[in-house]
Amino acid sequence: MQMNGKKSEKRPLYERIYSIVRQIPPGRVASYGQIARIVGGCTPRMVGYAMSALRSGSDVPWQRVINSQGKISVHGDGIGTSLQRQLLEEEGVKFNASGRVDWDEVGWLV
DNA sequence: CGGCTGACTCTGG
DNA sequence: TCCAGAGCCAGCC
Repeated sequence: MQMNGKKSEKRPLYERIYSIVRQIPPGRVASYGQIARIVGGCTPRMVGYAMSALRSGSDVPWQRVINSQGKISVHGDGIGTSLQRQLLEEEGVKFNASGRVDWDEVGWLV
């Protein structure tokens, strides 16, 4: 496979971010900063903006992407937030009383 | 081509 | 531990 090149940079930054999120295994979560670091050359905000452009119906598990605090950010009316938390719990992700998750349990690449 | 929007992170108090 | 302000860039109309 001629995939180990850097042709990824040929794709839009957004699509590149989606590729990273798709690599997140079930029961695991990653932070925006982590994704941005992996993509390289992009800021955590770019990741968040890319997620907002996704919405539901995408092949990207945006639900596994949370902020560095281990919490879920509030989007739009907050409906997506509740959905995200529910989806993560369905995968086995546990939330703290403060609504945070333990990176030691569900941290991706940890 | 110009302007607007947006799901973050960091630091200080 | 919680709150507030500032910095940042790409995509879309």
